[in-house]
Amino acid sequence: MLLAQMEGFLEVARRGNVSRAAEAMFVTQPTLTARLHALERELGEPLFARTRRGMKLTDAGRAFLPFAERAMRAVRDGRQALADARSASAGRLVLGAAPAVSTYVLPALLQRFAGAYPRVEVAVRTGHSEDVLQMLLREEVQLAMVRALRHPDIESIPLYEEALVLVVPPGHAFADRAKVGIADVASERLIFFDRTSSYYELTQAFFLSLGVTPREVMELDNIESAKKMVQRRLGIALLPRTAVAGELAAKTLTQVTVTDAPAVSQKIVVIRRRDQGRPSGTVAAFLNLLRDSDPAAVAS
Amino acid sequence: MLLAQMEGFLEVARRGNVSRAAEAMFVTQPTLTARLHALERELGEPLFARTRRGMKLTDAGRAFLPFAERAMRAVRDGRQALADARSASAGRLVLGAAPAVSTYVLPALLQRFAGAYPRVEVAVRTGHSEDVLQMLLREEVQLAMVRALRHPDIESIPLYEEALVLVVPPGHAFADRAKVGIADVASERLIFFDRTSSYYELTQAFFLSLGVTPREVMELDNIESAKKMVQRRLGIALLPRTAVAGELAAKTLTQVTVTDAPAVSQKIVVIRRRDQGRPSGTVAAFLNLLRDSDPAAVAS
DNA sequence: ACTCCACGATAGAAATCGTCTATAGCTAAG
DNA sequence: CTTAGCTATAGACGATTTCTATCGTGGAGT
Repeated sequence: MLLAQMEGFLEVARRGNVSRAAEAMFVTQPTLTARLHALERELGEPLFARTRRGMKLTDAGRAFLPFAERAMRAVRDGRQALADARSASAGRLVLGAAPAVSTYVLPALLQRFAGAYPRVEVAVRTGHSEDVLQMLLREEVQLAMVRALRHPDIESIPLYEEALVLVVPPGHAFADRAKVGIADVASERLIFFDRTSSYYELTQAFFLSLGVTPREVMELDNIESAKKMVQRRLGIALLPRTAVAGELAAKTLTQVTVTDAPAVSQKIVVIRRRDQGRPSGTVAAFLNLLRDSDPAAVAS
Repeated sequence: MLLAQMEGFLEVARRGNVSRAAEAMFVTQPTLTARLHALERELGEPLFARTRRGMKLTDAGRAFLPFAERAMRAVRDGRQALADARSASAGRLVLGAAPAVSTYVLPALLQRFAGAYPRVEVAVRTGHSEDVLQMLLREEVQLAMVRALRHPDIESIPLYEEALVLVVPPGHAFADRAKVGIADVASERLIFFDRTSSYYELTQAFFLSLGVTPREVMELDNIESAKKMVQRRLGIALLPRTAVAGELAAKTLTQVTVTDAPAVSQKIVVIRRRDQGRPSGTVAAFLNLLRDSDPAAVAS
């Protein structure tokens, strides 16, 4: 059964005239007549009574009419939904993000995204990178922004490199020193955040690789608390640059460069299931926005 | 766009596997693949991501899915509605009827009809034959049972001949007489009903044709009242046989035959618009019921 | 009463489209 | 390194659709 048959049925029902309806549908009258006949044959029931002055619905036709209308409307709405999805002018976007991304990078990105695509619903699920990966594999999220990791079923697009920077409170002895060595750092009290996070291991590994054992350690489970601790002069910390951008600008924290240690950083990527085909709709829109932005720069 | 394409889309979406879906739909796999491609081309968007282990919906496919389902459901329901209409197992039937038919003949018919087609809604609109004809022409009713009349746009099927019979109260002088002549009748007080009805003119014409002027006349606007009047011995009346069948059987009224006057009767027909095609569904069902019944006999 | 007009139905030819069988191409698993 | 399981593709055949041209039929207008 062709949709064109239903469309013809509706058009003829509306106008009560095959020739006129055919013209409106840009086909010839015999074509439309054939469509109606085919539809009637398939349904096994005359839909129209042929009169001298045109076509009148039979009872059967009247009974069928609302369903034909509903079907056509469904198809039309479906096309519209696809068009909306294509232009990302509507739809839904479910993102996963690692905590630091979720807190310090996503807000600005989402603000821009929401401005560009106001009718898209956005949901964010935050978790450690590995957990977010699992969400992605279970298709609970469509896209995720996490630290670089590999898995056969996902593909990654590099987003930015997130440096871990050493921050001290303003007025701290390090703040004025031209050079701070790793040995100096080791004598300070260090504040870490989130033992379960990859940041923790990364940071520990950094010190161990330099043969340094952090003197005294305080652990928090989130970055915000860690920043507060530093500001209250309870220690110094190695924190993601995006997480302290605001404080550095406001000079409520001061960045110190360690001269005799390599820079520590982590690659942040956006990941996606490999089996989803080319990105489309809201996903494509968000990826475009990422491509056009410098995510590290938008952190606030 | 073919409905088969939508159906294929849904089936493949459900099973995630073209070959399996094709088998379930009794077509070959390349056929189904072609349908999907055609649908995707028409919608301008891939609906599926092709993976090693089958087909997975893309976001676009997911967006389109509910609409495809809705469309298919509409078509399926439409077919069902037609099947119901064909078997008259559901639907609506709007009848017009002249008052005497509506009151004395229809109830028994509708009882039988409702028994046979319990899911059909029935509506009756009562009026004088001419008014009911207008309703039919305006398509406010699908079928009407009225006295025979002609109009170019309608066709009639004879139903029964309704005799007007002379009724007197039990114990009336006429009741025992073997022969009652028209002259005897003229000396009685006569009761008529409904001056605006055709019965009235018919009855008047009957007497006038015999050169008799009814002696004294009482007019009611409905048959029930006229019967009551006769029973209260206020006069005698010429009433439709179907309207007095019950009273005659219960012997609360007595029929008298006038020997020297022709029988007066009216043809009752069922009428239908000529431009509605062959009767179908509930209309056909009711016509069949009429054909299989003797409407005059069912009057109670 | 006659013609003309407007309507849907039909015929036949040409093109398009859908379906089939057979096979290719690819990946994952054994 | 083969095999199994998946979808995509090729090519042929046949059904279906569409077109142009024409018919048949009632109703409206003269």
